[in-house]
Amino acid sequence: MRFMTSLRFIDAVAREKSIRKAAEKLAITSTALNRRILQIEDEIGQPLFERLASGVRLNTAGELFVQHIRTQTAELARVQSQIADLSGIRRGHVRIASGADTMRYFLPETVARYRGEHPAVTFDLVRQSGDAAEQALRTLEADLALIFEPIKSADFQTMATARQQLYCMMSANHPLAKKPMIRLRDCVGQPAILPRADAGLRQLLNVGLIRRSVELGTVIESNSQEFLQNYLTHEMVISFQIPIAMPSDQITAPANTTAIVARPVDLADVPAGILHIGQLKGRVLPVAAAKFLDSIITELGARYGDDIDQ
Amino acid sequence: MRFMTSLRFIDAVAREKSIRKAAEKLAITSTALNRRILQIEDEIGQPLFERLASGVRLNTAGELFVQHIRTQTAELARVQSQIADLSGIRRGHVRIASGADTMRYFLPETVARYRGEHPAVTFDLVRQSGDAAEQALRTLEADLALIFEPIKSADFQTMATARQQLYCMMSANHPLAKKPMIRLRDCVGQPAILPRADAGLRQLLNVGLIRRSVELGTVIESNSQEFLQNYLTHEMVISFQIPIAMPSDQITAPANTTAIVARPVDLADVPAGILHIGQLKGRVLPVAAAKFLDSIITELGARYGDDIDQ
DNA sequence: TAATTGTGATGCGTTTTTTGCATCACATAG
DNA sequence: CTATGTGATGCAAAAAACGCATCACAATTA
Repeated sequence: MRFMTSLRFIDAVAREKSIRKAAEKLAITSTALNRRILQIEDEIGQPLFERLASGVRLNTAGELFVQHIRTQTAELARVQSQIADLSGIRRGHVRIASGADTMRYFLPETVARYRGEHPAVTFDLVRQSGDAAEQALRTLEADLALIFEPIKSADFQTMATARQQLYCMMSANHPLAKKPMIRLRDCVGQPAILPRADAGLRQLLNVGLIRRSVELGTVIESNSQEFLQNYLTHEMVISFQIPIAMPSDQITAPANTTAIVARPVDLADVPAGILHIGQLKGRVLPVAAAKFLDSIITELGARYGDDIDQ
Repeated sequence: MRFMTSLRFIDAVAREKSIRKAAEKLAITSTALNRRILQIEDEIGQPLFERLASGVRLNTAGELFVQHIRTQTAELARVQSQIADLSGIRRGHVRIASGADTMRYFLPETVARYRGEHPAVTFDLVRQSGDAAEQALRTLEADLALIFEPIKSADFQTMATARQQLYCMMSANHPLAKKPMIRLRDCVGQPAILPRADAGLRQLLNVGLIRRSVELGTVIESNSQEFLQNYLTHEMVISFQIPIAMPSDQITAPANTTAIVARPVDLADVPAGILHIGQLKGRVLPVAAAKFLDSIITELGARYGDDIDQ
C-alpha cells in the first residue's frame, strides 16, 4: 500500500532507533528516509524523535503517533482481509507468536489443516517466550499468541485455554518408566534436563519442587525442545513436557514400545498448567486470523475435550 | 497530511458519486483523481467503485474501505489533537452538528467562553435536522451533536441531556400574554407560526395537540428560527420555543417589558422534551472535542441545574 | 433514429516530488 | 586529538504525479 510508505518507515525507525539502520533494512538511503521523517514531523508540527548522538528515540508525541501507525496498519490489514473475504476465497495473513511447546506438533498440524481448506492464507510463526509473545501482541506484530502459563499483561485477552498436566519424559529403560504415575519425591537427585527459566513449564515445575522440597540434579538447561527431546536417548536423564508438545503416541504408549516414554506427574505435586490462546484486548482480528482462532479452538476441543475452555 | 491525500480523495469521490465532480471540489483534474483511484484499486486487488454511466458508486469492498478511511481520518485527528495538547496550549478543531435551537444563544455563548480559554481551538458549526446530525456523526463529519428530541440511531451515544419545557411565544400585547401558564385549550384556533415537521419541537407539540384534540390555526411553517422569532412582532400569532433557544431575559420578564414574551405550556399538556448531547457510540473524541463536551455539560448545569443529566 | 451530453479511461509531454551522492556539523569513544 | 558513528543539507538525476487532448461508452435529448 503506497500511501502507508511514510508511516511504515517511521515505524521502522522507531523500532531500529536509528535512521541509517532502518534505511538499510528498508533498502533505501538514509537521506531519503531522513527527509520523509522530517516531512512528517513538519506536517505534524513538532518532532516525533529525539536526536541523540547514537541515533534517535521517540519522544512523547512520537509514542502517540507510532501507536496510531501500528493500530492503523493492523486495521488496514483487517479491512483488506475482510475485502478479500468477499470474493469467496479466504485470503489473508496470520501472524502467530507462541512458545516452543505448540510449535512442535500442534501448530504444524493445525496450520496444515487450515491451509488445506484455505490455501490462500499465509502464516508467520514466531517462536518466542511468553513475555515476548505478549509484547508482540501489543506492538501488533502478532495477531494471536499461544502462551503456556503465566499471563502477565492486562492487555492479553484470553480466547481459549487448555489444561495441560505435566509429564515426566525419559528413556524407556529408565527405572522410573515402570511407574504409571510419577511423584516428585521419586525424582529426588535424579539427573534432569530442563527448559530454561523463562519457559512457563519450568516455572510451574519450580513451584512444585519448592512445595515438596525436592531438588533435582539439573545437569542441562536448554531452550531447545529438540535438544531436550533427543538428549533423552543418549543419557539416563529425566525431562518434563506437556501433552501438546508430545507426539500423540507418546502419551498412551506402554513401556518399551517407544524409545522415549512419558509418565504423568501426580497432580498433587504439580497442578495442571494452563495454555492460553489469546489476542490483544479490544482488537478486531482480520478474518483469516479470527477463523484460524476458531480452528485452534476446535482442534483443542477434539484433543482435550473437557479440559479446554472458552 | 500528505499521506492521507489518496484516502481523502477516495472519500470525496464516494461522497460526490462522481470522479469529475469530486475532482472539481478537490481542485485537481479528473485524470489525476481517476489515476489515484485506479492505483488504490490496483493495490487493494479489486475495484472499490462500480462504474455507471452517471458516475461511480461504492461496491461492497468500497463501503468497507471508505468506512476504514473515515475512522482512520477521525483517529488521526484525535492523535494530532492529543499531540498538540502535549505542548500545553490546547489546539484542535471541533465539529458540531446541531439543530437550530442551540445555534441561537447557547452555542455562541458556550463556544465563545471556550475559545476565550483556548483560542487555538477552531470550530465547525453545522445547523441541520436531528436525522442529518446523527448521520453526520456516523460519517464522522461531526464530533458532537446536539439534538432536541427524537434520537433514532442506536449509534448515538448520549453524553448528557437537558429537560426543556415548551414555551409559548407571542407579542407582549397578545391576549394570552396575560396568563402566567398556557394550556393548549387556550390556543384552539389561534393563528400560529410553527417550525417544520422535522424539528423535534414540532413533533413534541404535535403529540400534545393530538392528545388534547386541539387544532391550531397554523398560518406559517418555517425552519428559520429568525423568521419565527421576528414575525411575532408583525402579526398577532403565537409560536413555540424551548428555553435554550431564547435569550435569557425572555423567560423571566413580566409582560410589557419586552416586545416578545414567553409563557410556559402546562406540562400536563406537553411534557418536557429532552435535548440530547452526544457523540458516535464507541468513538474516542479528540482532546479539544472532549473538553468542549465538558464545557457544554458545565454550561447546561449552570443554566438548568437539576434538569440536566449525564 | 441521430445528435448531444456526461461519464470514466488512456497516451504523452510537462511539472513536481522523491531519491541518492557527496558533504557538513556534531557527539562520543578510544 | 583522531576515528567513527550519528542526523542534516545542497544539488543533480530519477521517478512519480499531473494536465491536456482524446477515446469509448451510456444515457438523455432533439
